[in-house]
Amino acid sequence: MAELPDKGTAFIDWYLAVVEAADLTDKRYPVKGMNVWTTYGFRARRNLDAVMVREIEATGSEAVEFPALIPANEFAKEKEHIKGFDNEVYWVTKGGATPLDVPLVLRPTSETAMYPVFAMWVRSHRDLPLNVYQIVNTFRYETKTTRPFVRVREIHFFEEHTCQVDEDHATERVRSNLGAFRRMAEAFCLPYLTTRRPDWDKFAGAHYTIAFDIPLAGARTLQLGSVHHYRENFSRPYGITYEAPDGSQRHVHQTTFGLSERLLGAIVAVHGDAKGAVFPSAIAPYEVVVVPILGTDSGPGPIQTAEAATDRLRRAGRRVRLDAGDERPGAKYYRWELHGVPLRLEIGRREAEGRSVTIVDRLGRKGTVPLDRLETGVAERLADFDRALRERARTAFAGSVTPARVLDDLKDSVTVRLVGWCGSEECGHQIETAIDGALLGTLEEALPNPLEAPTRCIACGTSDGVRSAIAGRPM
RNA sequence: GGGACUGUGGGGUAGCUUGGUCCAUCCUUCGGGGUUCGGGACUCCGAGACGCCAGUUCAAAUCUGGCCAGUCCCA
Repeated sequence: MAELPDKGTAFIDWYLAVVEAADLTDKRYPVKGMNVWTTYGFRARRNLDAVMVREIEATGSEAVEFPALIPANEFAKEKEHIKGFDNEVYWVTKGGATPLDVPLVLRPTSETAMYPVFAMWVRSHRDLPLNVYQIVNTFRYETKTTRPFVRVREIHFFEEHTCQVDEDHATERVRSNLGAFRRMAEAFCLPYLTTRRPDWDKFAGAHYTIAFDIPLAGARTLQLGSVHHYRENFSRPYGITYEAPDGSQRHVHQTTFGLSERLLGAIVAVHGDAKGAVFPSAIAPYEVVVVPILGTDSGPGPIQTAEAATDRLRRAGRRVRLDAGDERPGAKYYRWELHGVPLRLEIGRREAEGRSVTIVDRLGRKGTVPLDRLETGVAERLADFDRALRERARTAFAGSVTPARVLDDLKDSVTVRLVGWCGSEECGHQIETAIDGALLGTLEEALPNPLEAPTRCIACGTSDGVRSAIAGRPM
């Protein structure tokens, strides 16, 4: 089997090799930016969705699903929004051979599909808050190079849309979303940055945008998702109003929360190593792979013990794969490491006779669990694996964000930088020019590894109103 | 949006400059047999490709044009 490219020096090549060799996607589908979800990749995606659903529903959101096609006139109602997406939407202009009177947009996101309907759903303050989400595919005509999971044209998209009685309640919803994402990221074992985007980089139509990013090697950053506060920017053009207790008609304040399969790309990018993918247990297509070690003289013990162990773990709700194929154990070890399975159970004659299994995690830590407490032993090992993975990611994160004091410092950044910023657009652009990237925004939540807060703007030197900001080079 | 380059079995490749020696090379993969099996086994047999459509030519993987797909650079 071929060696993987080096993650440190050829990151993109490494990433592409891993997602392909680990059978997460088939990118041979002949349309740019549209890849096939393989059985293994689909398992990971389903687990990812399950975490998102669990956490968002815990905050009082309910699932809905809106159609994929949006009439052009509805799409065009909010001026900034249409401007932001005009160049990257797919149009449906014919039904069969008949040109459509009103062309249809294939949703790039669903504000303009949902909000005309929200206007009908929301009548009274008693209908609020309206918190709904959907997980659907959206389409954006990306012109840049597409990459599996990270930049695609057909996006597996999670989007929550809410209507609140006023600005403060919408702000609260934004906070709630930040909390939900924090709990999701805990399951993904991913440390991340939370920043408020500069005005020139906020979502099309938003009052403000808070985004989650992860730092990668070479000052690169990858956006994982975002939360937007829309104020009344959409409720006015779409006429989403309610009758308040005092009898007045008011516009709702809206928020959205968006995530995508890019999270899967981030998980591969952050946790993966020289041996391939590494999945946190919540996402892993299989949490455990059982490898019986068979020999001519081993008798039926190993295979029977392995089958029994697999069966017991399944009954305990674990995702388990028994690999009883006719290969040498070493070949199986390499394959399942490449596929990122957290735990491997080895069961040979020694284990079958000793009533215990050898258990090795994806970080290479080896141990033994007695068969009579297999279920709890595996559960403990998985929790311990997640802890270690989280710790490893946090250490890498700490080395990927460093402070910079002067503009010149930014030029040859090999990490994402923490800088002081006075908030002016002019200084912001100077920072972006200096790092040859972007000012992601001001820190909205503390870094996982707190750094000393800057006291002066890195561009103009003022100490008035200086905030901690993050600069990097978005992928 | 502008420019450059690339396309050969499932994956990676040789061949293309100078058309013929190519019913296309090698590695890997896949199917079957046998010996194996505690970190990528060996062996035997078999399967599988010139992106698509035109054109030039006695002859096209090789030259020309269009299309499709991909990569990179610049805005």
